[in-house]
Amino acid sequence: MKTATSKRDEILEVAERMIRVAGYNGFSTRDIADAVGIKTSSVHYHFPAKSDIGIAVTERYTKRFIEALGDPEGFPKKSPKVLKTYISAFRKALVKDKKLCLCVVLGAESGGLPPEVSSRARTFFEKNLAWLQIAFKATYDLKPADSRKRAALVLASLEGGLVLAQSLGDERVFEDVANSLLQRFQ
Amino acid sequence: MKTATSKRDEILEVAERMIRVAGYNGFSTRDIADAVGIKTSSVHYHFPAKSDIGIAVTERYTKRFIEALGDPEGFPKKSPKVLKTYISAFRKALVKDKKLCLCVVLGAESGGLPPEVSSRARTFFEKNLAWLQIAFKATYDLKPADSRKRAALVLASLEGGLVLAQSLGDERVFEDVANSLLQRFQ
DNA sequence: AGTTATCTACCTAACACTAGTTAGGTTAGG
DNA sequence: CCTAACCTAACTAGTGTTAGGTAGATAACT
Repeated sequence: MKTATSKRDEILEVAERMIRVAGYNGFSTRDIADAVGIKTSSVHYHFPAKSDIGIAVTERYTKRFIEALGDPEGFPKKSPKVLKTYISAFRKALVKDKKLCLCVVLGAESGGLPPEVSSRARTFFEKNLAWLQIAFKATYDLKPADSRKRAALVLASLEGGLVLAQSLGDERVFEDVANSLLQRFQ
Repeated sequence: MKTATSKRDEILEVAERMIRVAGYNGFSTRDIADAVGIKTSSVHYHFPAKSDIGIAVTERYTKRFIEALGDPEGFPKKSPKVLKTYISAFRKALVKDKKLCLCVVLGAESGGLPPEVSSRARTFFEKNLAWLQIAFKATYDLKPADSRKRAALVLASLEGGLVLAQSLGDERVFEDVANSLLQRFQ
């Protein structure tokens, strides 16, 4: 299960986990060093500053997330398959990883982040909105303005649904949100 | 505009603002002391520990928020007035305060909070879901399960909408979310 | 081939600074 | 004179970051 590649990758793995649990200001380079089994100075060998870790983690997360979604235009027309696929990506975060989306966490504390990090979180949202917009336009033949609005609702409610479900300690809240979405846009 | 009451209240005011910008781990007692114009030891005179500030801020915020919503059963039947009122409470946070909801911020970093603080954030969500459920049941005559699902979608999407809009630096994203909600549940 | 240099990935040790917190002192108002 | 609300001053434990060192691999030169 644990494919220990390079120490550099381990740092990113551990950092992502920690940010998704406690936020960017909720962990230290010492925490990472301990978890990875090296010294803080070695962490700084791979990443000169803490913000460089934040940048790398967020870019990696975004790339993975978008790639896992696949082609937004490759879904069956007039079918809820798009939405189900997209919802599953968020469900994975909550149910499998037992964590939030990295970028809601960063987005929520964005005023306390190095600008280079908060801008990377913004990019995550931009790319997700773009993906959804294209996907909705392609499978439901919506006007651009409508697919934009629908994209905003879907992304916002899933991100919010994660926070809610995790804070309440009840995954069913997320499923309620997901079902509401599916009911409205079948 | 600035109604300076007690120093204790000023601390809470400033702390709320700071948490809503940078998160609980994004400010220090020193930051608060400087902003209020006293020394850190005086902050600790009013609040023994930082977590006590977090508790007081969250409880105060929750009380204010719920009270401002008013009676969930006092809305005109079959009218979008309930939803509009609820949306406005969140719009105020974003547009007037230029900040997020205190409790999305806390919810997002809940793994990095003192448990006494994260539990208070959870209470905020519980009370909001309860308010919405009662309101929807009363004004739309929904089954309990349906008003529960609708409440989850509304709260989740508005909290998420705030995070999105603020991260993207575009209030229209929030309005897109709000309009999508109003369109679906008129 | 054997020596020498360079590079990688770690280390020890320290830095200056900030964190939250506490003990004990001062001062002003009732 | 008591109490509330502040203060000075300090403490310990962490924060991110840096300088400089070392063992081992790789490459280069003679």
